[in-house]
This record gives sequence, structure tokens and C-alpha cells, in this order.
Amino acid sequence: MARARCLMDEHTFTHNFPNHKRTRKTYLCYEVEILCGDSGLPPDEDKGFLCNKGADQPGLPCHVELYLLERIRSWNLDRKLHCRLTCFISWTPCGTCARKLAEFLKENSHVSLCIFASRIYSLHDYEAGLRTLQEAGAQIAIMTFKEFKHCWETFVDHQGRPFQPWDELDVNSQGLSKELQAILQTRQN
DNA sequence: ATTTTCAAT
Repeated sequence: MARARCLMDEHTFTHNFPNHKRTRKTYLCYEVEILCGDSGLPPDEDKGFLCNKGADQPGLPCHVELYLLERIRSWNLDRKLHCRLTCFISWTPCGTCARKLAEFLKENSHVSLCIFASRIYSLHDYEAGLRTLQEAGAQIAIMTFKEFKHCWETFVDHQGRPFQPWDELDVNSQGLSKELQAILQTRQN
């Protein structure tokens, strides 16, 4: 029996995804696409969203990217089929998570990863991490109006309401995009 | 309890 896919609460989206905010939570929406084949995934499990576990919650904290890897592995996808994974994430991966994603991509050549991020998480070794992830084949870009609208329409329980952009959406997106390009174009030493 | 980046102070 098909069960309804869990949608993100409207306020979760409007509090966490806008690119003029800085939040202590990180949300990640994903879509899986199997090229030339059936994923074998149950209906409605090819799209979903995840959130990190913060230091304010019981147990060990965990960045959302690690939950994503856990989930991908749980699908046991056919390695003979090419899987395209698209993620929309409120912060770019930290250096450690970026390296773990890169390692996963190297070990799983049947999976390609495309990341759209709202904001750039810029602490510690984030720049080298993002470059490592790109070198492992991931595409990394900043979310634009198109991606925010797509997320709203695809993952949010919007009750029929249309996506409402905020004032600084385009300006921030363009600025962050330039910043990301500069990071990714820098040569590693 | 406060702060303004997946907490840290």
C-alpha cells in the first residue's frame, strides 16, 4: 500500500531556507532519479527531507549529510543503474561532511550528486572541503528563485499557497553564487 | 542565558 510522502511544514521551510537568515538547523531535501530503469524504491520514497540532530537534542549530534548517506545506503540501489541524486540544503556541507560525501561518490560511481545550497557554511576548512567534493564529481551551486520555488512546490505542505520570495532573494543568491564560484575555482595547493 | 554559520560561550 502506498503511503503519503511526508511534507515539510510551511514554517520549517520559511524559517530555514531563506538566504538572508542564519539558522542553527540544517535541512536537506532530496530527489532520486534512476536513469534508464526502475529504482526499486517504494512509491514516494524517491523524495524526502532530513534535518540534522543538534547539540540541543539527546544523543550525539549528527550533521544532516550523514543521515543522507545512511538513507542512500539503506535503499541498496542496483549498482548497475545510474542514480542521480539532487539535494537542496539550507547550508553547504562543512569540510568534514564534504569529504565524506566525496568519499561516498568515489566508492559509488553509479551515484551522481547535484547540490543546491541556500547559504554557504563558512567555518573551518569549508573551502577545501567544497573543492574536494567538487573534484569527486559533485555539482555544487547556490539555490536561485527557481530552486526555492521548486522546493516549495515539491517538499512543502503549502496548502495550495504559491511560493512567496523574499526581498533579498535574488541579490543574496547572486552574491553567494559569486562567492562559491571563487571558492571552487581556487586551485588547491 | 545569550548569541547570530549543522553551537559555543
